[in-house]
Amino acid sequence: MTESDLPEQLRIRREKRDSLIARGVEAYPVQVPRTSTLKDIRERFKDLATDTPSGVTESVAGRIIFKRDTGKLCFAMVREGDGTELQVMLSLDKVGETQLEAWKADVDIGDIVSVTGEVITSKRGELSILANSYVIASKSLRPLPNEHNPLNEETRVRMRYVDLIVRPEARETARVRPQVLKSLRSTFDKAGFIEVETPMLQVMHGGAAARPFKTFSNAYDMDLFLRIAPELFLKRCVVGGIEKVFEINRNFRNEGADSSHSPEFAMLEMYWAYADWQNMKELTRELVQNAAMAVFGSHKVMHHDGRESDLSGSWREVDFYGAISEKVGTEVTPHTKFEELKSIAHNIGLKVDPKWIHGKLAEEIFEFVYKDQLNQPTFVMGYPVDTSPLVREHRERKGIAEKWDLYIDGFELATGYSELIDPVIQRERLVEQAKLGAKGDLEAMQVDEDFLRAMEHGMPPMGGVGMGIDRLLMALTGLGIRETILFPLVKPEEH
RNA sequence: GGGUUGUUAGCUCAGAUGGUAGAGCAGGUGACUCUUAAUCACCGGGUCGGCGGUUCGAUCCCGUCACAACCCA
Repeated sequence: MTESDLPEQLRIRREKRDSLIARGVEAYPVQVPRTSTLKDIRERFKDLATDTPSGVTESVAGRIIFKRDTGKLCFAMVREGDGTELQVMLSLDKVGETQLEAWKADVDIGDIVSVTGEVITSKRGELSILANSYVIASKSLRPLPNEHNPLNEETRVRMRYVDLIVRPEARETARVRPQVLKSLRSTFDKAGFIEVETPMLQVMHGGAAARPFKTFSNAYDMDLFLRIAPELFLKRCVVGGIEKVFEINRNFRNEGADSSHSPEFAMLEMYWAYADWQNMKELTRELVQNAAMAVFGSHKVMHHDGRESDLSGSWREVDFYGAISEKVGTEVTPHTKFEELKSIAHNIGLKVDPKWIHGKLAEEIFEFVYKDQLNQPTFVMGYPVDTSPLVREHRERKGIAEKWDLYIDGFELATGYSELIDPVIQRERLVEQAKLGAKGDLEAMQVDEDFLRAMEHGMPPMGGVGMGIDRLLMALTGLGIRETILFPLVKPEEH
């Protein structure tokens, strides 16, 4: 695109840049004066009375988000990255006619500037820098969107850099995420857990029921998978004696994307030798509550829409088969005949996929009848064993796994287990998975011989948990998944 | 994968039995030494998502493609 083809506002800004450079004024200097942050000045001078000079001179830098040029006294609002704003004023008698006219002609909303002058308050009481001089720190060639109409959701996602400039919630969310991660790591550290990093590129895919992304290694001349879960490697760590281990990292699942699913997502997994599903339940609650406390100073978190979510205290527990039985009005167990289960599904209006096995059907019935009751934090206890190939069977209840799912706000936040540690049963389960895979189940796991070899060396009894980090952010903030991820995957725009 | 809806100025959005499109903010010129969605005057800015078709004429009707949102599987 040639310069003359550009939209008017883009062309004019390019011309301003050219003009600056032609006059020997740097539009993109290597450094500009900055002696104080805006935030620091706001704190230091918060008590300065209206229409008062402070006698203190500082240099500040920020992006212009508001500009008002009048005849001999110009105003602008500058904003720094955390959203702190401060007014700058340029008066004819301080900067002189040449600088004032240059300010009016060269500087636009969106430009980053450095302003040096005395900290004062205006006649209207606005804390300000009364400029002695200014320099452009970076000339912006594109106008900012107007501040008074929110960007549409797609533009926010595609141009997150603009979203971060103009929308307070975007800035907050970007800063809440690291606070949460820091809190999780701190809770783990206090409990004696060790953080590890395990392979993202895997020869076998396993550890979860999901379709993987496939890729290819030139050096090894072989297919590789982007991991769908770190589970099998973290369990190898426990075999090796890292008794309390966790990993926070990205998983990749080649599946549909919607408001609560992203093809790449951050996952926390933790394994704890000699613990069981009940211990993992308590640890999980502690992790979530500590994160809420770290971010909001309370176990009751306030969402942007004003809704309060109460994560305090101990959380409700619901028995999986008990909940189904109560809702459908007849006792349902892992031993309920498959045909009877199907007719229950039919009666409640659930369409049954012929590929579903007994446990899968029970899970679908559960979601169908109980999902709207899972807004308050709830552990759903005792899932079917036949859908959980890496989990051990309940110590007393046959057909049920020592597995819970944690629901908050109606979505699944985490899942925890007493892990299967018998290598012979594990091999049977993986062989069964591989058969499903051979029959065309794209989500089935493969038989990971090295993982089985690790188990055959003796894996201690242990509990494990997987928790979606993006979903934890959702639970804490009430936002959709695409808001909690800075740069969610989007298809490229056409040009 | 199927269905529905959407795509118009830099941004947010209107709009028209089919007859070359408007607003607010933003932008340009001028006025203003206390503005803070300032005010006043004047002015510019659009391949109405892409490509085909119907038509004297399409941004509007039809088809198709791209992207997006919602619903269903």
